[in-house]
Amino acid sequence: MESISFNLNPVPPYDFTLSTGVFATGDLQIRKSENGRFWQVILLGETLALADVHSTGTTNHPVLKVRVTGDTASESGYREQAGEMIARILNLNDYLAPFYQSVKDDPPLHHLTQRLRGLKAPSTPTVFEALVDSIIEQQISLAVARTLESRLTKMFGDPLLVDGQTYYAFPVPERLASGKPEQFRACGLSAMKGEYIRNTAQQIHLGELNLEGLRAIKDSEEIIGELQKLKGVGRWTAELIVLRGLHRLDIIPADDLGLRRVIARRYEAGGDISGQDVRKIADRWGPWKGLAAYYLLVADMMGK
DNA sequence: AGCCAGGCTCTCG
DNA sequence: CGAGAGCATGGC
Repeated sequence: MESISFNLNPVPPYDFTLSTGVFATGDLQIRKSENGRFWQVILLGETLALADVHSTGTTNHPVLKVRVTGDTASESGYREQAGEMIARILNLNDYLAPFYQSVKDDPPLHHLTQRLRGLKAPSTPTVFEALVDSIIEQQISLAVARTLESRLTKMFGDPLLVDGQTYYAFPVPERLASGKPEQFRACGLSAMKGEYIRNTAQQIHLGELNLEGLRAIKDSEEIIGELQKLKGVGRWTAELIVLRGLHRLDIIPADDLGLRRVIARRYEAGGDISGQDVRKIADRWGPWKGLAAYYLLVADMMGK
């Protein structure tokens, strides 16, 4: 096993600890943010590698030190490929300034952009991963969903051994395509969710479905329409896939229970609001709806 | 002990 | 068609 090290320079402002700490909270064999370090398994070409990242800079002058460990790490072009993958997962090249500027006259969000300055939303490496995660997260609490996702990854994902520690990559479609119903059930998924996932994985494996190809479609709404044709994918799920898998920040999952709660609290002085109400309020955030939603949800998660 | 949790499909009437 | 039942597990 070989290692290479290099630096990445995110577009400022970027708060590494805040940004990774928000989402990398689960199983330490899969993905973790801990003591200023973030790591996860990445797939580069055909081989797995462990990316280990920490910050040596500041929010205004961010510098990341990256160490990548994998079988072919010394090959030419590897470093660039790894750097691009990490930049894409953490969305290091996002410009936050235009978003901050555009919500200056919206008191709740303006306040949050100051408190959470440098927060960038993460992406999944593949659209497929966003799809699987989003299906799992339907209806059940996030705490339960995390557990089920981690079980699924350990059951179907390829292991990677680094420094005596085993890590797991997110399962490729081919492995999930051949999953048996009882294996999905053993992860705690409902029979139906297991079948949605297996069915989609199989379509991808057989070349009947090309989720990565959706990146070429400009209009986010059109992509949502395409995704909703899949069994098990409704409006909410399609919106989450587009946000997390394709990083389309102009989309807001308006029917999301958590989002309705936060927006009710911060914009309507509490009470119950509908997805319709959320869409009406979110209109003012224009192309930044998705990022606005992310800031609201993160603020809520962090308890203030 | 229930009841609910960032939905969706299937089944009835 | 629209409404309603059923699903899964973990936390409260």
